Amino acid sequence: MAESKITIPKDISPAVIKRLPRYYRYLGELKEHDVSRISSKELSQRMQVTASQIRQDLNNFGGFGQQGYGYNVEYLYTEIGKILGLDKVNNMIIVGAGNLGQALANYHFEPNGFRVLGLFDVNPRLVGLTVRGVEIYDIDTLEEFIHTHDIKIAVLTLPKQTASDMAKSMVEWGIKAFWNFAPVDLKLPKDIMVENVHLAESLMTLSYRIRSNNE
Amino acid sequence: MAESKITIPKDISPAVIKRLPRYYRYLGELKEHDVSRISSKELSQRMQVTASQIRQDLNNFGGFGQQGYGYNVEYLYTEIGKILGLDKVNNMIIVGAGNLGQALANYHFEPNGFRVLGLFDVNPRLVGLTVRGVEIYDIDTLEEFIHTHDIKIAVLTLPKQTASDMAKSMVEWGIKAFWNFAPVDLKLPKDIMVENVHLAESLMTLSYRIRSNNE
DNA sequence: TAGATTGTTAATCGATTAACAATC
DNA sequence: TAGATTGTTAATCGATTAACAATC
Repeated sequence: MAESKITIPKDISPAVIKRLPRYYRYLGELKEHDVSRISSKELSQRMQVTASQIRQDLNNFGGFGQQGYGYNVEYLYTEIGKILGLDKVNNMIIVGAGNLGQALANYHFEPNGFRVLGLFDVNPRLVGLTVRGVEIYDIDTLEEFIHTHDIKIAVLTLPKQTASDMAKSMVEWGIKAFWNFAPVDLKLPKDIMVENVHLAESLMTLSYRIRSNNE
Repeated sequence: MAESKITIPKDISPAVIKRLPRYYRYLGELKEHDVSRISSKELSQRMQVTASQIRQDLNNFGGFGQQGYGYNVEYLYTEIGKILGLDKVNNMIIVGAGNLGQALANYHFEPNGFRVLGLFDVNPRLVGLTVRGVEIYDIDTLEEFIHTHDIKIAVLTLPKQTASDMAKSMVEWGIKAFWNFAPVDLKLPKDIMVENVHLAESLMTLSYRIRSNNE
């Protein structure tokens, strides 16, 4: 069984990265059901992917398995957690305290390695309220908050009209990564990371499939 | 310029389908800025994709352009809207009226061809409340509601413990498509459509990139 | 007509799957 | 040791990009 120090290779394909959280989820479930070992073949059947793909994916990061045995569930779960960076806590803020921003504030993100330190909004009626113990602040205090708390990650739940400009400012104030829910493609320096959640587009692909199924 | 009757080919790759809503969004913005024509080359620069990909993608559905001219923005926008099925309104329900369910009920989905007819929850404190004019009903009335309103599409915003079983029942009651926000892979008959929005997994891929960037 | 740009075929690239030697 | 299953190389498949003849 390999050493537990993780070094993340620089050239992993996006397709592989997107699959890691799903492996992590299945391994977590196996762990909860007290399954201690699993072969790529059995996992492949549960996850409806090929065993080959599982082995290829995991071997991007190291040999976590053992010939003739398979994978130790607990160990593999922990290692993938490290690869995903879930072992360290990242502080983040939510910018835009509308329905979606508040719903996200209610999410339980600590197991994913994230902690929400504050919500921000322009609406004076929202300022001062508390969501799951997290306060909603005036957006005018955002720059200072980012500096004093050294925030690097922001959830962007602003309307599309304001999202782009605010994101640009936030980059100047030190934000390095956005979880973006606004239906725009943020144009930011290449070293800034953006993960988009475009809900309307997701729903449209469902619409497409419903439509094409009924032809 | 081709006929406006759309027939949707059966074998479009998922990669193409996922890009269609983004084309639709960009064309909508061009339309708002009163741009009446655009070439694949100029659109490719705005969208940061290759012109070749745009032409390949669109030609899966028909020849929407004109040599030497490019594409008519208004026309292409309308046609992609039809391909995506946005020209017809689909009734849907939201099952699970927690924070996320309510946030989604507040969304303005009509332009995407969807109308929310009701929310459903087990929590008696929520039942009877109204979100954006849509009532929250007791989940015990779900089966009858699906039948009387002939609902085919459901947004699933239940906790992961109850989501799978409820989805199975809903299929028996006539639901054909799920927009699933629960962190589970629904195991349903192959003719049932599922579009997953796995928020935690999305955030984990951002975490991965933050982590691997700081090595 | 000449210039521009599509639609489409061919070439390349990347990702998935199959196969099997290595090894626990 | 024999059996099982990994790690990894090779083969296949699919998706993207390039190129260009067709044509508005």
